[in-house]
Amino acid sequence: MAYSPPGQMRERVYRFFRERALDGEPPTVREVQEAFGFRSVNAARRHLEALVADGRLDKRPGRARGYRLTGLVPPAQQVPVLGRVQAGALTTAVEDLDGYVPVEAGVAEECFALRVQGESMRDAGILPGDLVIVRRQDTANDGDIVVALVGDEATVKRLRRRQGRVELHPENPDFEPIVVEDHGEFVGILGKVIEVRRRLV
Amino acid sequence: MAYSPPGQMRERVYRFFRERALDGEPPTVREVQEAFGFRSVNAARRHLEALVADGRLDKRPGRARGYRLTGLVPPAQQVPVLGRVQAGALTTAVEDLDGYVPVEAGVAEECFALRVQGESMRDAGILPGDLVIVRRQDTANDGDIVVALVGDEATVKRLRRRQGRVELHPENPDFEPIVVEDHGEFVGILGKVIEVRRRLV
DNA sequence: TGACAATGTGAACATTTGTACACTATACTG
DNA sequence: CAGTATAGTGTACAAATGTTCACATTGTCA
Repeated sequence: MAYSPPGQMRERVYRFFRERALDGEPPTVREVQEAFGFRSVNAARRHLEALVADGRLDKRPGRARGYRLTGLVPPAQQVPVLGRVQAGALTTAVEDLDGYVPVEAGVAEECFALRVQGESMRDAGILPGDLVIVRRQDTANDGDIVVALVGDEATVKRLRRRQGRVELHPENPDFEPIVVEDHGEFVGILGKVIEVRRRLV
Repeated sequence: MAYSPPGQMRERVYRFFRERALDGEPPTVREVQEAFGFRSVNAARRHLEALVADGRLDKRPGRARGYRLTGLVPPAQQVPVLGRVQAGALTTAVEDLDGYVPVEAGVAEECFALRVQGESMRDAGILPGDLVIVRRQDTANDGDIVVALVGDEATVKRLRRRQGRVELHPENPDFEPIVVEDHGEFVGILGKVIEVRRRLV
């Protein structure tokens, strides 16, 4: 095999190893060898050992498939994406399941995801079509971005507490704040938005 | 070892195996043997083979640590979060790893994540501190949002092709487009932004 | 109770996989 | 341009690990 500039092949080996390890199957020395076409096992092994010495890989000496990624790869959990959210969604069963999205475990407890409709939160960088990850809770602090049920419709707004009143503020001058007292309709907080995601195809 | 009622020990073996596998390290036949105090490797092996026959485990015959969980075709894959991105990031440079984030399986091939700095893409809803998921590729189409290396710095911009020229457009009137010819510096495309994420604590 | 299948023991064997050592080739630096 | 650290080759060995075969033990059920 052609000789590579120092460090360059090491990087490629590391990325190959990481790809495979994140797929759940850390490669063996010989699998690395074959992947890069080394004629000697030792070429692959040298790179792996160097990566261990650099602290970029871990290993259990002697064990088969003993090389590992360093650090913790946080386990992921799936969170349901709800199509529509209707009154009573706090307690009743999931209405309209629209798939799942992965979230880091730990924050996934009591969460659901929701697709954003409308431009009312545009200036907060929340656009139509975005997916918001929501932690279920029925109260929220001033300044939190929440999903609230206004009448029959779930809406994403920033919650403001003003002199004891609760207001739902859009982040777009074209829209008006919703003040709870002004409103005959039921207003309930479904949860707090903890993450915003946008797919760009 | 005491003889167990049929199927009972099998269940315990499965749970043990699953625990270890979810930890990222599926046990070997002998590790199962030791965990349960079998005096023979074969006792452990029988259970594992039976679990495979039941479709509860998978295996690659002959390979070390070849038994795997089935069904758990993980719907999520982990993608590395890179701290700084340097010149040569596509192949040469040593990455500055900053953890992992879960991404829907299927899109995770050849991807990495990057934290956004600066306000230049504000009007596209990409804010400082956001995490962009990037698919590595060295070309992109007109209109794609890309991560490009301008001089020594990685930057997120919208790519425009104008009369054969490549331009990098911000989405914020306070910033100026970068036209490649105007620039003595090296401009290279690292990849295309396929997702934007923002954590709201 | 007796047959039979499932469970467990024991001892090998074959393959996979990590490890070691001696040597050659190339890239980088002063 | 010389020297040295890094990269790669070739070969062999040892430990880890999966596999196989023969036999003993026990639970289950007709």
